[in-house]
Amino acid sequence: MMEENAPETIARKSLHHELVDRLQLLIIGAELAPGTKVPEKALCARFGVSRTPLREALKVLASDGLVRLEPNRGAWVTRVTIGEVEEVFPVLGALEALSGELACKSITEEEIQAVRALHDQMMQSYEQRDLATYFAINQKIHRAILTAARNKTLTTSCQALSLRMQRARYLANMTEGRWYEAVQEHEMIMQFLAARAGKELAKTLLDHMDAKRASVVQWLQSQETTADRA
Amino acid sequence: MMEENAPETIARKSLHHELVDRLQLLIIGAELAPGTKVPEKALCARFGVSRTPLREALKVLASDGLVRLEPNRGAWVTRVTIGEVEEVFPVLGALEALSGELACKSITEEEIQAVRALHDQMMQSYEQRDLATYFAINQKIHRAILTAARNKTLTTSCQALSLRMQRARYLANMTEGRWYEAVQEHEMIMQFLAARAGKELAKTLLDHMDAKRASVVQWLQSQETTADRA
DNA sequence: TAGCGTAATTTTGAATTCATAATTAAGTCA
DNA sequence: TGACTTAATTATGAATTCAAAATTACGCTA
Repeated sequence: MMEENAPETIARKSLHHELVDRLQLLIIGAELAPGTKVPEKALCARFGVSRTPLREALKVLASDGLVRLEPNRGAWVTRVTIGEVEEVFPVLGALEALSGELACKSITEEEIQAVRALHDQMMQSYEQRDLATYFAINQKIHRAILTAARNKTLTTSCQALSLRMQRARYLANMTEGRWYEAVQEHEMIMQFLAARAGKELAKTLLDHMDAKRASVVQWLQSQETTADRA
Repeated sequence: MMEENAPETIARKSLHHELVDRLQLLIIGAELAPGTKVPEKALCARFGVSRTPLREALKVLASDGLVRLEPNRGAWVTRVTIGEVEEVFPVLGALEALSGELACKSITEEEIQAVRALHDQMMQSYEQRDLATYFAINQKIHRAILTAARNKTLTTSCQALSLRMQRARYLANMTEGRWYEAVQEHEMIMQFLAARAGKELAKTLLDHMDAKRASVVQWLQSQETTADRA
């Protein structure tokens, strides 16, 4: 018999679909930590659902690379490895470059203004060294460009790969120097987008992603070294 | 009670994983035709499994866009629409371009020779106007380049999108003129790969994919017109 | 007979049950 | 005590059951 008043009982649409969304949030929020086992029973109790829809959701998350299914041993939250970062960022770079190119062809003046507003807000966050806000707005800008590209497939592919990278909370970590560079790159992104300079925007987004890759890899390497010493 | 001697009872690894593979084959082979309902019961009987693993597999296929889940109405095999082709091919083009660029950096001499062997075989199929063989080898060449790119994420992304396109059996349809062009493009692909000319190979693969997009769209449009008349 | 409304049937989504594999706990012996 | 074996417990994978939704079949009325 199901738990009647489970804390976060959910209602709308199909359970497995809702659960995919919820579990994604738990994973990128690190509430389900990388390398740990997915607590099937606890999650069923928490959401007030049976194992069937939860396990359906886990299969989907596994195909997206957020969890790994070990036969007869359950589901485990995957870790972000250096190898994975080296793989995913180039792909993400190619896709973001394409999104920039397509966006330049289809974006409206209103959308450009909206991106500019976000851009200005983000610059303010930079001045105040408010990393959390900076990153939140940063994501909104990239999503706005994707939206302007008018290609759902591209959006879906990008977001799936982004999610995989977001498992690493420390993605947000940047040195002061790298942060400054990122801001310069974003100035260029804004200008090329406003000028609808597709090729230049594509190139800038690609370089931007590659710089981020390098920065994240460096961070992970420093983490590894720290872990070794412990 | 389960059917004991179902015709294609399957064994190894987890059922849902195996079922994902099997159903993919049925869909791209059009045994499960676009636009039709996925016959849950019949497939359970056919594979000698219960609904649980089959439904898990359907959720995964839905997230890959091969089927669409309609709440309380079951799973339907998705159709390849012109809109989808216009979306997917540019993304696939960007990814294949990347694969070419990466492949040029990492491919070994042995691998180049292997691709050349495939290339020569493919040219023979062209001479004989053996479309089926031509396409089979064509796919092998693209897969070999992906393998040489040494990026699993890229491979996975490409193959997922390729699968979506392969639902259209008629993808293989080409006019004589288009076929000739495709062959010329493949000559360039072979040469640039052998010369490890990454940028040039990337550009050629991108153009190759765009030409294929145009060809497929044209085909689908002619189909639509035919359907209208009927 | 065509259209409508209702009952029977089937299908779906999700909970439950069940066999088996994996893990943990307990007991044995050197 | 500590390694090894075996029994008890728990978790997993998959089949089955069950309630609700959708579809089909049937009969009624105009």
